[in-house]
Amino acid sequence: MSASALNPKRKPRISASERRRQLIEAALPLFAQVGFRGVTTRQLATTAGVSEALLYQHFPSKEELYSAVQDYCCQPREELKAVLTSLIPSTSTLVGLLYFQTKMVVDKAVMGGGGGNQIFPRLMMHSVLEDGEFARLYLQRAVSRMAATMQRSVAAAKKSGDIAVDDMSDEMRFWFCHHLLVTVLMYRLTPDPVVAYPISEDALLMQIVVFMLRGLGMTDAAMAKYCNFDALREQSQKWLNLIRDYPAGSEGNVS
Amino acid sequence: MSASALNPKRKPRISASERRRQLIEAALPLFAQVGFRGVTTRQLATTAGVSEALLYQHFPSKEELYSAVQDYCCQPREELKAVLTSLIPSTSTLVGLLYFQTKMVVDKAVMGGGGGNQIFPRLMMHSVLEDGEFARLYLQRAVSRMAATMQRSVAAAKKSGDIAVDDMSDEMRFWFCHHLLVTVLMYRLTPDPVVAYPISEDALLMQIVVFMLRGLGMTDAAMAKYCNFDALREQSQKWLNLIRDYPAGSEGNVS
DNA sequence: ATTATCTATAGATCTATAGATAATGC
DNA sequence: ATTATCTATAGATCTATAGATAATGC
Repeated sequence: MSASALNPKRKPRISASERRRQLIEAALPLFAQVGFRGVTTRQLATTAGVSEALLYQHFPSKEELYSAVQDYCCQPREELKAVLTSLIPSTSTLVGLLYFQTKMVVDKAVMGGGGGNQIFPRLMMHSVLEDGEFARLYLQRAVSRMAATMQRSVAAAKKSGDIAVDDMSDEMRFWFCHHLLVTVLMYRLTPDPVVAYPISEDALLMQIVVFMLRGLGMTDAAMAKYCNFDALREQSQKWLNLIRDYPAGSEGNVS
Repeated sequence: MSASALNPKRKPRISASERRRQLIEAALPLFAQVGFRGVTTRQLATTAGVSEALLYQHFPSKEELYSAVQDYCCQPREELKAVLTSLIPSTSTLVGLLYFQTKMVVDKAVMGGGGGNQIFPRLMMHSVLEDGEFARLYLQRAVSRMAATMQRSVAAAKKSGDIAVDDMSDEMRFWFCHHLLVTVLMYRLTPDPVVAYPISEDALLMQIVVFMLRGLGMTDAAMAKYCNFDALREQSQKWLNLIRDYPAGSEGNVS
């Protein structure tokens, strides 16, 4: 047993930067759940296991803590980069990426949130209802690399004739797919989903992918060739493992 | 000059039901803007031009007022029904409806909000961040008729061969189009848009429609035939006028 | 000596109510 | 006589700080 367990008055004393990070990580799910105004400084302190006074030692105000939390969430995710840069732009990659993203959404496993509690999308929505500052920054930091990778694959698919139409920029194509997924995610954020789809989650996943590929202008022939959902599921799982096993390197840069 | 203008202490006295409606309508934009916790009862009272005490005469608590506001927003809109029921299911109607909805979104003129302040989508988002109760109800009441009409037109388009694929229910097709539009709307709710699209609003409108039609499985031939954007713009404006000129009949049923 | 932490509390709101007053309708 | 409305305020939070105390590192 540790000293603090024997003497309940003895509180763990840690360095300022470590405590700061701890406060941010404790605050993150609270702000995500109920927004800035929904949490009290008391709750923030209690959840972090410290006094309110200590909170104000590290952040001059509740708003500053909120900003710090948002900042913290905008750190680019290296593990995703590792997977994304290893991909060769192609029709197959395009289908794989869309499947992967859709699966993450349907499984409510959007990365970085810390396990199914949907922290990132919730923070995004709160931001959109405020000034959108965080939403813009987050899309730039966390989504832009995914966007670039997908756009390269769309270009490759066009070159190989798998996408036959060319009346839309690759960037817009990415956004339309992204937008569709955002609402699917959003509508499933509540205890009861906002929309009760008349199909299974598996069918939902597949139909979203089909709809997106058609929207992108993929030919029927290419879809028949690349929409092998068994293979897609397998590859998707492989990527997930790669991301999960990524060496959890430099995670200490809380500014 | 009225008596109340001469004597500033003399307040206008109106019937309970009228006052109740007035309080709800005053509260609506406030709750939409900053959510339940973002408004104080003082603000609610001041905005409505009454004392806080009077507020509590009509609603036992702030939460009850919030619920009443949400209820009020769920009244089905008769003027939309009038237009929708007059439409004959067809490929042309399908394209027209999608164009119309997309135009409303791009123009930030989503109906029922009272002029560009985006009240409904904001209430929806707040609800999704809470329990989603209102979001579900609103979709049922306000969107389901649009959904049904669109689904009938999708069925007609399939019958006439303009939509060649049949691997997706008409309901899911509607939802995917809807979802895409929801995010476009959401990302443009902030003072600065969340995503800065690299194209004009007009091009955005057209490309969204094209993406949705392709996603639905519309043939290239049908798209060439029905995607006449000049004609679509004109028809869309005609519908808008119909809705605007709809006799503002029974608008008194605040429960 | 310095740094991390706490207890206690000030001061500002915020929700909700008690009790008084003025207008309306019969 | 009834109904609509207000002023004033209680009681509960909520943010933030002052000032004290205990642990750490030199």
